[in-house]
Order: sequence, then structure tokens, then C-alpha cells
Amino acid sequence: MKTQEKDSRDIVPEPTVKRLPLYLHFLKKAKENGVLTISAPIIGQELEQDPTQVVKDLAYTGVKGRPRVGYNIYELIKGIEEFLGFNQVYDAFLVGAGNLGSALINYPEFRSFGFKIIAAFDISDDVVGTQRGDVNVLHFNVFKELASKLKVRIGILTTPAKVAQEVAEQMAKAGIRAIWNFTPVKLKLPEGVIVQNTSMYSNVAVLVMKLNNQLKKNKD
Amino acid sequence: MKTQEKDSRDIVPEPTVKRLPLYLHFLKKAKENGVLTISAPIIGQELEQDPTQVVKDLAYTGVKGRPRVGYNIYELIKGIEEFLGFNQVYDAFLVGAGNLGSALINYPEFRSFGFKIIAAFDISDDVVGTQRGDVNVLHFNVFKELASKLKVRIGILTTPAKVAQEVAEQMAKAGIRAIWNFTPVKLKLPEGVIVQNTSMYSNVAVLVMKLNNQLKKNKD
DNA sequence: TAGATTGTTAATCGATTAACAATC
DNA sequence: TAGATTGTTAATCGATTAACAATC
Repeated sequence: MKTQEKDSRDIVPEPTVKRLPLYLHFLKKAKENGVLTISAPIIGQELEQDPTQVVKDLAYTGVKGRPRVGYNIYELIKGIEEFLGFNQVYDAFLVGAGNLGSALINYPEFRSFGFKIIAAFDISDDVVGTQRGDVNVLHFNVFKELASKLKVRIGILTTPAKVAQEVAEQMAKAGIRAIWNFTPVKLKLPEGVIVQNTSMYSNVAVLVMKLNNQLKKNKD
Repeated sequence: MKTQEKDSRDIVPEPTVKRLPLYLHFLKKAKENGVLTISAPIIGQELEQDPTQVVKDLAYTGVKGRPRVGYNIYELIKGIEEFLGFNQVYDAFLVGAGNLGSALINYPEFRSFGFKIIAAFDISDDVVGTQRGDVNVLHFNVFKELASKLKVRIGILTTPAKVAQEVAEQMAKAGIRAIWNFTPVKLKLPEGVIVQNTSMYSNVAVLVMKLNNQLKKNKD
């Protein structure tokens, strides 16, 4: 089973998918500054990426550039957005309305990155009934009902680690298909539920290790 | 210049450095449950990693295991912590005491991951003078003085994107050697300043793309 | 035209996975 | 002893980088 089908749709390397939003952010800024065309070497210089890499990444989107000139910045922005699916916006539910949850709710830029948090959930009486920006914090016991009624497919998990697995299971049962997991817990869920982990720990480790190496290096 | 020296100290692959904290988190939980020895296949099964990969990663730490038995869990935890430099704790300053900043301050686990946030900075009168947990929010204009007095080497950047570059430059001038950057801005800093980016956008892109692919797949 | 950049194919590099001997 | 797991070397895989023809 699971015939490991090399689907023409998922041959895009994950590193490419991760770099495209960085290009997008830069391109939007450049557009605001009145730039009309832009070349891969310029993007690469700005974002410290190999120019060939940039060309290859952009090629995946299907946008065509012109030799010696570069890419039309409007086409390129539109092309990347469409390629990444950012033109259509998913509704998302967030569970765990603590500081991190509130921070994510207040990231208005997410709306231009493919989804929008339309409600938050928690179980603490202190926060249920309050608002974060224009998002209401509801009790988690209405999550399932609302999720299926509104056909919400994306869930954001910013609860304490201890309840993460339990909450994630509830999410899956309520029809959530993709979970953005900010807890350090490795979630065990039915096949087909997509989990994207954003654990702070891995990043910390890289930072601390690099710093240690550099300080050691300077000593000798 | 920059003789690309293959230093024996930084031949550790970055993927390995990123996986080790995940093992560490799992091992600590297992220890709490009374586990005394643990094997690579078990760790791998739990965290969905290839067992050979786990063995290789653990080998970097220098901890020895015993065939048929596995690793002593105390030695392993201690070994990973020492290898990653988590046994000594750096002081860190955080700039931008908004929701995200507050969330990070309230992550007490960071203390066991190599650093500790000892003060927060902002420029808004609304937050300067307040507290986040037991961390005071000070005005950014005393950052430099305090950073050099206390020899703080790690800075966490959770400001709005617009001021990120400027704040980062100030950090570098104040002697900060490593910046954990949560803004989507590509920071341009003097050579030698380590930057670790944790941009939300890349993760969003991967999640949205996977979800799109799956929904498409189910349609046909 | 001259030359910079795109677009694509080939070479390199590094990480993952497989194979297997050593060993408890 | 038998067999599972470590530890290490070799094979594979995939991404990055280099090379180069096409082209504006």
C-alpha cells in the first residue's frame, strides 16, 4: 500500500517551498519601492542565495524571465503566490490562547500567506469570552461543532505540551486536516492528517552550538 | 580570506544538531517514566526517524551504547546536553516585548536549552516598566549599557519588521554575538555576528502546499 | 553587436539509507 | 549460544553548484 507515487505535483523540493516565501517577502518590499523588473542575481545577493538556485526555484512557479532583463515583478509575485496557493485563503482555528497564540493571531500578514485565523479556543475561564484583536476566544468544547459547521481544515496548536496530543486528536476528529504544531510533542495522528512542527528547540540548539563554536574558535 | 577551514568542531551536520534536541525532549520524558536504558530503534520508532540515523546522531555526542541493550538513559541525556552546550547557560536579552516576546519569556524550558532571558526591552511607554513573569521590561536606550556591563552575548529579536534591521545593528554594536531573529527581515550585520532565523512564513508555506496537494489528490 | 541573464543539463557535494561485522 | 543492537563503512539519493547554450 501507499504506492509511493511520484506525483507530478509533489516533486517540488521542500527547500524550494521554504525559500519561495522569503523571495516573496523581499519582492513585495521591492515592489513598494517602485521596482518593475528584477533578476535572480539581485534577489540572490539580497537574500544570500546562489543565483542559480534562485533561477531554479523560480522556474518551478512557471513564471518566465527574460535574459539580460530578469522577471516582471508583478508577474513574479503573482506567480509565486499562485504556486504556493496563497491566493486562496483557508480558515483556521487556533487552540491555546496564551501569549504565543495571541502573537500568532496578531500576525496580520498570515492573511497574505494562505490562511486566516477566524477563532481561538481555550479552556481557561480567564480567557474564554475575551478577544484577541478581532478574534474571539471560545471554549474548546464547541470546537468540533464549529469546525464541522464551518468546514475548517487548518488547526494551530499552541497549548501546553501536556495536553497537545489529546487536543490534536480532538482536532482530527473534528475534521481538521492540517495541524501547525508549536508544542515540542511528536503528535501521533491518523494517517492523512498533515502535521507541520515548529519547535523552538531545534533552532535554539543550532544557535547555541554556533555560538559555542565561535567563542571556542576565538579563544585559540 | 576566510580559509573555509574544515574545523574538527563544526563537522557536525546541521540536521543532526536539529534532531538532538528532539531526542533530548523524548528521553527526558522517558526518564520521568522510569526508563533506565533505551535503544536507537525505540527512539526512532517514537520520533519517526530511521534507527540508523539515530545511532549516527547519538555517536556524535560520544556516548557509548551496548549492543542488544541500548544506551543508559542518564548518560545519554547528559551526553546530549553537554554536546549541545546546554549544561552552561547564556544570559539573553530580548527586544520587542509584544505577544511573541512575552510568549518566549514565558517558555521556562529554555533554561534547560542553554540560555535564559534575563531582561526585555521595548520603546513603548505602555510596556516599559512592566513585568513579564519575573522579567522586567526596560527602555531600549539602556540596552547597550546593560549588555556590555553584563556581557550579554545572545539577543532575541521580536520587534516589528520595520525596525528589525536598526535594532539588530544596535545589538551588534552593544556586543551581542548571536541574534535569534523572529522577524521576516534578512538582517545585514558585520561578519561574525551569528543570526538564526525563525521565520513563520516558510513553515506556513510548507503546510499550505501540503494541504493543497492532499485536497487535490483526494479530488481525483 | 556585446554581454548579462535565463533555462537546462551535468558534476559535485552532503545527508540519508543500506549493509555488515563486532559485541553484548 | 542466538539474536538484537551498536558502530562503521559503502551505496544511494537528493539538493546544490557549476557549466554552458540560448536569447534578449
